[in-house]
Amino acid sequence: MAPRKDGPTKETMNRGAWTQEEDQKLAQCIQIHGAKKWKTVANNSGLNRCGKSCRLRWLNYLRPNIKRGNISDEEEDLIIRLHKLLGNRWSLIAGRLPGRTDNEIKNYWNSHLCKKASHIEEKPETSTAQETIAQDNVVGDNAMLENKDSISGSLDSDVIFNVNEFLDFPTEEPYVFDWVNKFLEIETNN
DNA sequence: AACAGCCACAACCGCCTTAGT
DNA sequence: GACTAAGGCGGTTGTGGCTGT
Repeated sequence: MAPRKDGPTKETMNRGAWTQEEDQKLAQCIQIHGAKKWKTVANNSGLNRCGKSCRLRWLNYLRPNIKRGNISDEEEDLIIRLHKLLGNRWSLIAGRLPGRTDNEIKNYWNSHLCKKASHIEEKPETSTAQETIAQDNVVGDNAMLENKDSISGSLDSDVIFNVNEFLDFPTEEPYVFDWVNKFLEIETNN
C-alpha cells in the first residue's frame, strides 16, 4: 500500500447520524458529480464524510424512488422465496424489489423474517417441492452466477432453468411478481 | 415515574472485486 | 502483470424509541 495522502482521517471524520443539512449538501454534490465518483463527491461536498458513507446514505435514503417502510405481504413473501434461492445476497434480492435497498431488506430479514423463516423450516410438512428446488440451487448459486451469461442448469437438480430469467428480469412492479409466479410454475409443471 | 429489556433501523467495518495506471 | 485506489457487499454494532414491570 502506498502512503496515504493527507486528508480527513478516521479520527477527524464526521460520523454518526446524518443531518438534513448534510443530506442537502450530498444531494447537491451528486447532482454535479454524479452518483458514482464517491471520493470526488465526498471531497467536494464539504461534508467531513468518507466516500463509502456518502454512497450508503445516497443509496439507502436519498436516491429517488426509494420506498420506505410498509413492506407488503407480497414483498415479504418474495423476500423469503428469494432468500431461499439466493441466500444472503441482499443486493441481488433488493434488485428484484423496486425501490427497496439491500440494507433495508437485510434489516427486515434479520429483525422480522429470520425467525419467521426458521419457524417455517421447523415444519417440514409445510415445505414444498419448490423450496427443495430452491435449496438445491442455493448450493450451486455461485457457479450459476458466474455463468449467468449463458443458459445453464443446476448440476444436481432435475430442474433446468435459465439463470438470466432469474436475475435479469425488469424490476418494474408488475414484472416482479410474474418472476415469482414463473418460478412457481417450474414446480407446478414437475 | 423510573428503570430494564427488547426491537428496529441507521451507520460503520472489513473484506473482496474491479478499474485504472 | 503488479500495484493501488475506489467501489460494492454482507456482517455487525450502536442507539433511540417502545413496552412491560
